[in-house]
Amino acid sequence: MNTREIVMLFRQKGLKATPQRIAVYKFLNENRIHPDVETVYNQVVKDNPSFSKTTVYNCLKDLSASGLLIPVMIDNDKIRYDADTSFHGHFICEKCKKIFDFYCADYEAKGMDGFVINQKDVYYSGLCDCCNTKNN
Amino acid sequence: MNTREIVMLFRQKGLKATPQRIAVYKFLNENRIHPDVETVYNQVVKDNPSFSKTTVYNCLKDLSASGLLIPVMIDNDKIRYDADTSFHGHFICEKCKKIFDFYCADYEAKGMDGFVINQKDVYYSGLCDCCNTKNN
DNA sequence: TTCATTGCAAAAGTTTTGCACGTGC
DNA sequence: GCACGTGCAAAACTTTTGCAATGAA
Repeated sequence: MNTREIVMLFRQKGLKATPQRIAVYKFLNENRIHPDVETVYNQVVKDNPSFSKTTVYNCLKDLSASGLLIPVMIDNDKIRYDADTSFHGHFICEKCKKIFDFYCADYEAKGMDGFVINQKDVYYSGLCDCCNTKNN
Repeated sequence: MNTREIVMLFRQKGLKATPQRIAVYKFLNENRIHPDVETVYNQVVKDNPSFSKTTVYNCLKDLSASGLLIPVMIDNDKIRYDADTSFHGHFICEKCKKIFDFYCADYEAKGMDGFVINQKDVYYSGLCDCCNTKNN
């Protein structure tokens, strides 16, 4: 997705297309690594030394509020973000802390009559195949 | 569950039965409100003024590590705890922040060969029936 | 007695806030 | 031009840590 397409996407969502937001979204969209704020900041600041961490926080929050990013709160100590907004599960390895996407069928929750469900998060945790094989 | 039963349960898990742990577990077991640390502390300290918040943190962590409690990390800004350790989903209302249990079939994860899954959390969010009806 | 647990204070870490300045549209 | 977004510093918050004192087994 190039810059022009991102600008148009932002406009559709009523978001002003600032260089900060574009850089943050582009990084998330091209790097499906579920980065935390620190990681996003460290990456975008390389090419844009004037960017501040507060703004990265703001961008991530605004893009999430507009449905362009999903906050992944699988690891309690920090928020991660995902540009893949389709329904899928997240697995976190307790040892290496890496996050893996997995696919699972969606279905209806029971006993939720009258409830409005805006977001469904499926979080699994354990050991990834790599850490499990090393078994240490 | 009375105190004697809780003491036996702790012994089975290899946990020393301190008054602090007993009070914390009893509160969680009798009040299925998914309380955060602050709420647990405020309650148990009423009957035990000497209890400290650090110890409540320790107790909740130890009881979780032993499988007696499930940490519910649906709201990113604080950890909640649940004494119902059977598989079920959690719904948080974005408006009133209340948490509701719901029952759902297990999500079958695809492409997880070689992974060890220790914990499965299903978190939904939106508006509860009460807040939705008021629609304000 | 012994070693895990407790409690206090201080530290660590992420996220939020206030406000002047800058900028997209 | 105007409203919104940015950036800096400081504040707010939850959670963790270090360590001496206490207490369960």
